[in-house]
Amino acid sequence: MASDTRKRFQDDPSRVRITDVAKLAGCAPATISRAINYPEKVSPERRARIENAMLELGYVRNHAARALRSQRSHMVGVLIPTLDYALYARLVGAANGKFSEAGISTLIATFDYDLDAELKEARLLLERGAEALILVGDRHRPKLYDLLDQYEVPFVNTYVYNAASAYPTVGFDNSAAAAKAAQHLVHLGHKNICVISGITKDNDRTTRRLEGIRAELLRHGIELPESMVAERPYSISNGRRACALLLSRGNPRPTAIICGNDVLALGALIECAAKGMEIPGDISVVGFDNLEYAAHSNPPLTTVDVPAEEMGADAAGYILGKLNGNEVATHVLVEVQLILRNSSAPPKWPGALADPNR
Amino acid sequence: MASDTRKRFQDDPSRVRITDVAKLAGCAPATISRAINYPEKVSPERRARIENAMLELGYVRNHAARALRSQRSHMVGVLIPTLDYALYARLVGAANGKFSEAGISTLIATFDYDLDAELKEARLLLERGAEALILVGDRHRPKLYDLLDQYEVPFVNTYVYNAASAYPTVGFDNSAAAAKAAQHLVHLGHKNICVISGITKDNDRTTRRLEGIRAELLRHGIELPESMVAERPYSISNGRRACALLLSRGNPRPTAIICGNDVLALGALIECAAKGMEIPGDISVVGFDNLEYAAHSNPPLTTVDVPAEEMGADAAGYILGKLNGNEVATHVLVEVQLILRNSSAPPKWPGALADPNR
DNA sequence: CGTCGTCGTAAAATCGATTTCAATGGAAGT
DNA sequence: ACTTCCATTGAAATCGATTTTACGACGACG
Repeated sequence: MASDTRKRFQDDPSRVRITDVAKLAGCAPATISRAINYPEKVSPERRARIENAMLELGYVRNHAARALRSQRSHMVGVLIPTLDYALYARLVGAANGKFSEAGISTLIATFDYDLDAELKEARLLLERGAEALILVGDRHRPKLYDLLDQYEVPFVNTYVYNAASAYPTVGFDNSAAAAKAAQHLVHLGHKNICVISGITKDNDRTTRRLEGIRAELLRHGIELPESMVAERPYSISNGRRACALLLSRGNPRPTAIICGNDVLALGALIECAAKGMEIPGDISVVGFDNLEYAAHSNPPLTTVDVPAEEMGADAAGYILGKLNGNEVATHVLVEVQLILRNSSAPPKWPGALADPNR
Repeated sequence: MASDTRKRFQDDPSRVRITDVAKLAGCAPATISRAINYPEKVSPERRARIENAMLELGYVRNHAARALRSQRSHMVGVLIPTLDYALYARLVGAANGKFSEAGISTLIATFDYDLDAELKEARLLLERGAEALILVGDRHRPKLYDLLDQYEVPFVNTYVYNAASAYPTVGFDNSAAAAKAAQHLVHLGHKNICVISGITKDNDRTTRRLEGIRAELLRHGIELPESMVAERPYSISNGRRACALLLSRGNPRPTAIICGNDVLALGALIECAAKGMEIPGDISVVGFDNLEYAAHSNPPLTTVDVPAEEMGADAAGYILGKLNGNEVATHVLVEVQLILRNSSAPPKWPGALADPNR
């Protein structure tokens, strides 16, 4: 029943240990360790000899032993909904870049927008030795917060900014950002507005954006009925279908669509064009995220720019600061900007403003 | 000079160790370990007691200790050029998904298309305890191969398929795939074809694709001059600019453009449209990768579908097999498909076929 | 000239879970 | 009734680098 006959990295008899290096360099293991970790504490000649020995043997430190003894894993965990969405991937990329510079490796985990899965993955990450965690959003299972508190693991919620929160945040005010988009349309004169939102279940970002839109419209005396909101997973096709649905539902037909992100917005753009509608003449469309192609769509998309890299880098900066025991700001605000392009304009028929009785 | 006063995860006096659980459950640490790792070897009643104790104390295993003693880190490294490109991100996502199911965590590292950086990151990954590596492409520094050989670390090159290679591959034949696109255009009647390629330096995939195109054209008696090839980093703007350049350079003007990927192709599409050219009437454009928006561009883009998730999952499958000591196929071929859409058609003026003398 | 401090190094303790080995008790078989 | 075997558990050894403690040599200073 030969099962695991393969030689493993560490099983390998040729695996070089610190004692082997010590023997070759003619000194004690402790000295090797010092030479690596505190080079200035070892005399230059000896250091040179040690370096040669390490090179010659191809020594690779055993991380497990190091982590066990020093109680530092030099790894942090990044826990995101999915890697399939460009902004999350870029956030991870940026954070990883900063960590890498600091000699820290990135453990990644995804939970596909399922908060229970998030909790499980977080536990695993911690077990694996993650010294800190980067999370997305601020809605997590209470048990996750408990766990983090219990072990005093530094962590930061990204994609949100909430100075009032007891937990650190790096991001922006989703409600206000979405409100900005809504306000833009209202200022242009739109009254009949519909929304294609991302799925709001278990997702504080989409939830707040929708709330922000609703509140802003209400502030201008416009009510957003449930029937004028469609929640869809992010995809161009979903954007198209939702757009078609909302257009058919609206009476009179909406003059503007606010989309939860650019993917949905692109779908809406395509659907409207396919229906022979003019954008922005017949209908205005605004997106969210400012993905690369938003600038190149037809027409170019008015959208809210979300600096994902900046959030990733700032989040990493926060974590690094915490790990080094530095004072760091608990809440970091990144700037989101409404990018005005040609997919939004005043409604062509102001007559549409006066909606009958409904 | 208070420097590092913060309590760390493991420093925490409240940190629960296996002995604490053992005490509470009234048994030896060894039994706890068994209850976790070989539940069937512990009597049900005791197991229940132990589980309660663990829950009550909030026990989290110390991975470093476990890894040190068992010589298994339960982590694998994924080393990709960048997370900014959707296909790589999706590949990682898919691989991570499979690993996660198998109780394995994913360490991620990027090298931004710099092979020296790749070597360094690989070393780091190994040092951190990665039991195996997923790589992209088969062009790596010889030292990287040496390292992998020396320690017999399982690894797999993705995005390439080469049954003749001594090293495992999961992917497809880049040369043949790109040739397919070229052939498609030739069959449509195009003779005057130009190429917007990704950067080929240090990149076997782009290099082979370009070679494949060149060879295929030559096979049909068409030579591809250097001046009709532009190498650019992937971005829509670069696609636009390169397209403008090649169009101005070609004499007569090219009737088709092959792009290294869909991002460049989208740029080309936009540039051509901006110039008032009809697609595919005046010019055909084909892309590579089949990103989501390729199906929704105007016109929809003819492109080569690359199943990134499948490669990620297959690569993970290979690694898992290796780690478990199973027999696994050394080379896995994934299917790439030329997706015919509306950005390619026969050239409008067959007259353009006969090119003067040049 | 002796003592103290410093520097560089070595020896040994340590981190915490796993694994090996041994011991116990009870069931099954002779 | 006695041996054998199996299942369950505990005690102790172990993984390999880091960290603590100790020590010898050397220079400075009183």
